[in-house]
This record gives sequence, C-alpha cells and structure tokens, in this order.
Amino acid sequence: MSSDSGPGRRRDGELATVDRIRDAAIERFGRDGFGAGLRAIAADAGVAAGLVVHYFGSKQGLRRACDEHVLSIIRHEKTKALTDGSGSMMFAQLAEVERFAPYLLYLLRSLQAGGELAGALIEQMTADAEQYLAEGEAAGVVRPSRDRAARARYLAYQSTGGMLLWFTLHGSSGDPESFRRLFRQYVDEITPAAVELFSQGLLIDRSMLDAFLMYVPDPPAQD
Amino acid sequence: MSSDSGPGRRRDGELATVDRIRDAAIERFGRDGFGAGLRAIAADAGVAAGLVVHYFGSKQGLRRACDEHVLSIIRHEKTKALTDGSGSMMFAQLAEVERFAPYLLYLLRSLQAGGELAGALIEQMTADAEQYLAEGEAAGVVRPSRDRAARARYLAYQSTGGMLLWFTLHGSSGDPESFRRLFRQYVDEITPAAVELFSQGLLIDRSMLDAFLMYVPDPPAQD
DNA sequence: GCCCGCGTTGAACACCTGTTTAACCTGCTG
DNA sequence: CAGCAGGTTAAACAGGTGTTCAACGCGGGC
Repeated sequence: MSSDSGPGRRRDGELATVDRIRDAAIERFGRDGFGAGLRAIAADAGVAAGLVVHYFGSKQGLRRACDEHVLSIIRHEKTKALTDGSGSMMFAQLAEVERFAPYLLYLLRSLQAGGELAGALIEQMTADAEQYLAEGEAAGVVRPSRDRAARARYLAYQSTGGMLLWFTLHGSSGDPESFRRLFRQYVDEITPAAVELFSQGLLIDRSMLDAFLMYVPDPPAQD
Repeated sequence: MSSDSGPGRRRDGELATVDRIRDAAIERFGRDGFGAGLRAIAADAGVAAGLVVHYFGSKQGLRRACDEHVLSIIRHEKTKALTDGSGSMMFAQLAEVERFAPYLLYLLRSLQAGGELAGALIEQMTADAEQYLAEGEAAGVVRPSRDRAARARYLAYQSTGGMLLWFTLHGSSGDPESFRRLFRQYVDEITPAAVELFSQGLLIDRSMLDAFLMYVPDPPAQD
C-alpha cells in the first residue's frame, strides 16, 4: 500500500486512488459513523465498491488503514507542535482546526465507538498530560499531586470525554465551517469554568480530601 | 399501551408481553448498542419479530418507549433519593448499581449515540448539580463561582463524558456482575484525583484566572 | 354453536450490507 | 502486432435489516 511509501501522489499531482479512497472513508466515517456503507464511500471517491475491498481486503481493513493514517497525522502534527514551543501551541492548533476537521471528526467517532485507536489516543493524551503537568510542577505553576499518573489520567479522561459528549449532543453535522464554529463555541463555553476550577478548586477547604485520605491512607507507589 | 396504566403485570404475576418486549429491548440495546436487530430482541422476549413492531409501530417507536421507561425510572429513583437525605444517597445508589445495571448500560448507550434521552439526561444532571452546588455554597462548603450555571454545566459534561469514555474503552460486556466490578473499579480509579482537584485545584495561584478575566471582563448576566 | 376480536405467528417483501467473481479496458513490454 | 499485468467495473451472492400481510388459535359474548 502506498501509505507506507510516501505521500502517494501521482506525477500529475492527483492523489493515488488508494489514498483517495482512504480519505473519502475518513470523511464519510467522520460524518456518518462507522455504520457508513462501502458503496457510499466508493461513490465519494468516484470508484466502484469492489475496488475498495480489492485494495483494503475488507471493511475492517479499511478502518485499520484509516486509523493508522489518522494516528500518523496526529504524531506528525504533535512533534511539529512540540518543536514550535509550549504556550502558543494550543492557539495555533485552534486556528488550524478547520484544516484538520475531517480527522478530528474521525477521532470523535473513534472515541465514540471505542477500539484500538481510541485507546491509543487517550493513552497518548495521558502521557502528554503527565509530561506537561510535570513541567508545570517544575516551573512552580502547577500544584504537586499525590499521584501524578492518576491525576494525568483523570484529566485526560474528563476533558476528552467531556468534549466527546458535548459534540455528540450538539451534532457536528460534518462540514468544516460549522465544525469550526462548533469548536469555537465549545471552547468559549467551557473555558471560564475550567480555568476557575483549575485555579481555585471547588471546595473551600481540605477537609474532604483529608477525610478521604483517612480511608485510603497510602499513596500509590511512585517508583 | 400498558406502560401508561400501571406496572403492567398480569394476574399471575408475570409481566405483560408488551413490557417483557420493552425490557428485553432495553437489555439488548444496552449490551449490543442500538444497531441490535429486532429479531434478536424478539427472541430474547420469547416472541416473534412481527409482534414487536405490531406493539410499537416501528423500531424507532420501540426506542422511544425504552427511552420513556428509563427516564421514568430515573425520575422515580431520583425523587426517592432526594427524600432519603443528602449524604448517604451516592453510596446507597452505588450499592444498588447492580440492580439498575441494565438501565445504566442503556443510558450509557444513549449518551454514546446522542438523541433526546441523552440531552434530557445531562440537562437534568446540570440542573441537579447546580442545586447541589448552591446548597454547598449556602453551607459554606463549596466555593462561590462567577457563573453558577456554567460551572454546573461544565461539571456535568466532564463527569458524565469522562465516565462514558471510560466505559466505552473498558468494554462493559453486559452481565450485571462484571458491570458492578467495572463500576467499582471506575470509582476507585478516579475518586482520588477528583477529590484532590476539587479540594486544591490544579494551579498554584490565580494568575491565569486573572489573566483570563482580563480578556473576558464581564461575568455573564446572572439575573 | 357461531362469530368476532385479540394476541400471535411465520412467511414474504423490498432493500441494504460486505464480499466474491468474471470480465473489461488500458497501457506497457516483448 | 500479440500478450500480459494492473486497475477498474458491473453483476451476482449470501445474509441481514425493518416492515407488511395473511393466517392461525383461542377465549368470551350473543
């Protein structure tokens, strides 16, 4: 398959058929969920239904190819963002959200359906969160935690799951423009509450935390 | 339909066929998702496929009936919990989680798929959260917020979405016993980090909050 | 006893699914 | 030019889907 050997473009600049099918599948799956039919995907790619299974073996094979491609894009963009810097990353990504809309929609569908990609994704998110939080601790900006890994994991699940649920209920319709608008709306809606919670917590004092630590006395092994 | 006129039991104590079909549907949908076939549901209820559409008009009608039934159960149990008291409620519910496993699984699938029930559910959860938080504020336990409604909504989305994602990735398999175990595992896994975050926040100082408030100066209208 | 209505069934329908197969067209090579 | 290989297609297949329809059994009222 050409995804292993470069971008897979032709001499005339057009994408190769295999990649065109894969991209059409990513878009369709993102729009309609993984219940979308092979014939619809094939039609989107301007191709017969038999060709997609000829290239990918089966629908499951097609999904796997989509997963791998999206994951490679994530990793690529991630390293690009890391070399960029620390602070401006989020906002730069947010500005580019429209360009990546199909992949984000596909990711949301993956999280919705579960499976390997989803698992790998939140695993990577917890790893990233743990790293960022550790840097924040070192810089004296983030409070230390009794269990860094658990906190990172908790934050990854909560933020990702909250976003997933929000988009599930606000029906993302598909086209990049409305997706960008929706994304902006989501960020505007949750940011104030998130910043407030992160800055000052929810409870007045530590009594509940202390009471809880009485019942679960030993902090998990850190080594 | 008999769901409007009482529990729908027969003289001999057996459930009426309509209710048996509905319950089987709730269980099947919870286990296999809403893609489950009518024939499988009918077989679970010990009935022919034609009968379920004869009673509910269509598959969508069946889903609506399931939604309404689950929602009515929620409201019923909710009021029971409210009359019970404030503190012990959560733990009592947690003990009974096994009894309600099919309904919880159905709810998870509803949140996963979106739709009216899911919307109504998180709407009610934000309303409840807002009430609880207001009581907490009045009791001097919970910090006041710049925007009570937004905070309640944020917390509802985050906690519900986080739980949804967790269960999606940890595959809930179906049977009540393993569901209870999974639920327990989830609570054990997130509680420490949640209590810590709620007690002391994430950031050392208010500088980020203040910086954010510079950009969004006016707190949303409260009246 | 007859008939009617209700609960219920199994077969049929039209459609859609993923997948297989045989053939086609095209361009390159010998 | 023949022939072969690769890309591509249309048709067929086996199965599953929600839904419809005609018929059946059976209890109760006239």
